[in-house]
Amino acid sequence: MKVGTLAKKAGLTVRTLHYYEEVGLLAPAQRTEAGHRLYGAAEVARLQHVVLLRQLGFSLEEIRACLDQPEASLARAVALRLARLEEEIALQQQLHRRLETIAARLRAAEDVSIETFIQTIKVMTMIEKYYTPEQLKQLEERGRQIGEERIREAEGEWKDLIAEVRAEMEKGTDPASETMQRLAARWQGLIQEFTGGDPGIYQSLKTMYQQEGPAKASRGMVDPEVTAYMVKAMQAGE
Amino acid sequence: MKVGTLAKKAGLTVRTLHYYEEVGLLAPAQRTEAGHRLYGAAEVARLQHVVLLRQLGFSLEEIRACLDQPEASLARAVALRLARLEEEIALQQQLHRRLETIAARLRAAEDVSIETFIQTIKVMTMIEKYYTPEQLKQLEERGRQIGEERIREAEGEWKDLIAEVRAEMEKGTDPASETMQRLAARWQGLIQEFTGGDPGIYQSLKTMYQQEGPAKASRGMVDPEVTAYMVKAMQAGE
DNA sequence: ATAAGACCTTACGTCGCGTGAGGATCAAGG
DNA sequence: CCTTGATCCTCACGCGACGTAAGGTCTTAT
Repeated sequence: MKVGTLAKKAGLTVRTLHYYEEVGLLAPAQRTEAGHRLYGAAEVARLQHVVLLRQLGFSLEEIRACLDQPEASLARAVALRLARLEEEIALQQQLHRRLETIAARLRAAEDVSIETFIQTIKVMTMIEKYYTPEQLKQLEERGRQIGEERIREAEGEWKDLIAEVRAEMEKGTDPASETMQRLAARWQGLIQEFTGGDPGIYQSLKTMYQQEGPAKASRGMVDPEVTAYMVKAMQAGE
Repeated sequence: MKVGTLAKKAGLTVRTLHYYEEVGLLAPAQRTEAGHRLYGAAEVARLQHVVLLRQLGFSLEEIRACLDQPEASLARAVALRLARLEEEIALQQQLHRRLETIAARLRAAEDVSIETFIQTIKVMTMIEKYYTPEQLKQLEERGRQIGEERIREAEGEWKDLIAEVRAEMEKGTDPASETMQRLAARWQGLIQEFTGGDPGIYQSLKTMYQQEGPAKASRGMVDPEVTAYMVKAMQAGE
């Protein structure tokens, strides 16, 4: 059997068969005097094995090792490949979460310049530093449950709330006053809605605000003064 | 700022920065008379963008296009990347299912030669031809619920059952006889356990047996004669 | 006999750099 | 001022698994 025939049978190209010979994976049984490659039944079988192993994502090198020493632990090779694949999948899924979040934020933002885009990515990497992968999954799940619309609405509520708090702060209102306690309750309600009541997520959120500062952590929505003032109000309420 | 400094700041190597200049992605603002690269604030910013976009899995070419025409639809680029990623993930997960199945079969088989291994893979590709991806997921899920032990047990039951049916066939027992009806009931019970009662899976299974023939479809456990005899018994029972 | 098709070897391109080789330049100490 | 070590430069090959010519030889059908 000549190369072209074998190539068609195996669904490969002639070049591929040439290459397999080049790397010592599959040599023809013999050659004609003109140098044309001739393959026998054994080669057909071996090629079939190669194709199947390739479909499982093994490298040509690994396949060669596998086929050349039949006593080599196939089970080990499969386990190894499986482990590698699982790592890859985990990476891909992390990337998927990032891209989804970014896409959602892009849909939400009115300004889609490169700057906001880059800003979004920076925020995401910051967030990924403070939440564990499981927490991120949970947050994603909660985001879906709540819906994009409610998220936008909540962002509006935050804006209003912060503005009101700042007004009280500038008026010099006592943090322990009833007005401030009502605002503090709304504040904690919004946080509660975000965390879904999960104490771990609440903790991570707090750590992020402490480490990065309120301005960065809130993406510019709130500044240190207002935050400090609100913390006082919440402490007074305890 | 010189290359080494910039490289350290960005967490890249000097070679990478050289390469980025080579492909027209990031050129230094100027050079010293000795030819040393000098980068300014604008280049630092651009490099930051490049790094971030790389983390999202964009190719250098795509990044260049993105950065060189700021009005280019970032949202579209993200959507495109997301779609590509989802395809990749789907492929990886298919591969993952295959490898898991193979690993399980390898654990179950006493003979772990290349031949059984290859045989397993062939069977898997055949199976994937007849079941939809959702059905495969369902089957995987059922396999986990049932447990490997019960699966091995069931395989033993199949062997016994087939032997008994063959014995009756060779004795010339009437397919409509009560003996055969009891065997048919056991037969259908085992199938039922496998399909989990899903009619779609049952249909796919039937199609596979019709198209591939009983010997191939059952991995050599049953032959056409026994199958035909059993079909008669089941028809007689209706 | 001739034309079309199959075959041969050689070799460069892909992508994102890593890893040298061999030499020029720079900053700091003796 | 000279040396030394760090940093810089360009050039170029390497990777993995082939694709894609280019330019020539062989086989097969008419």
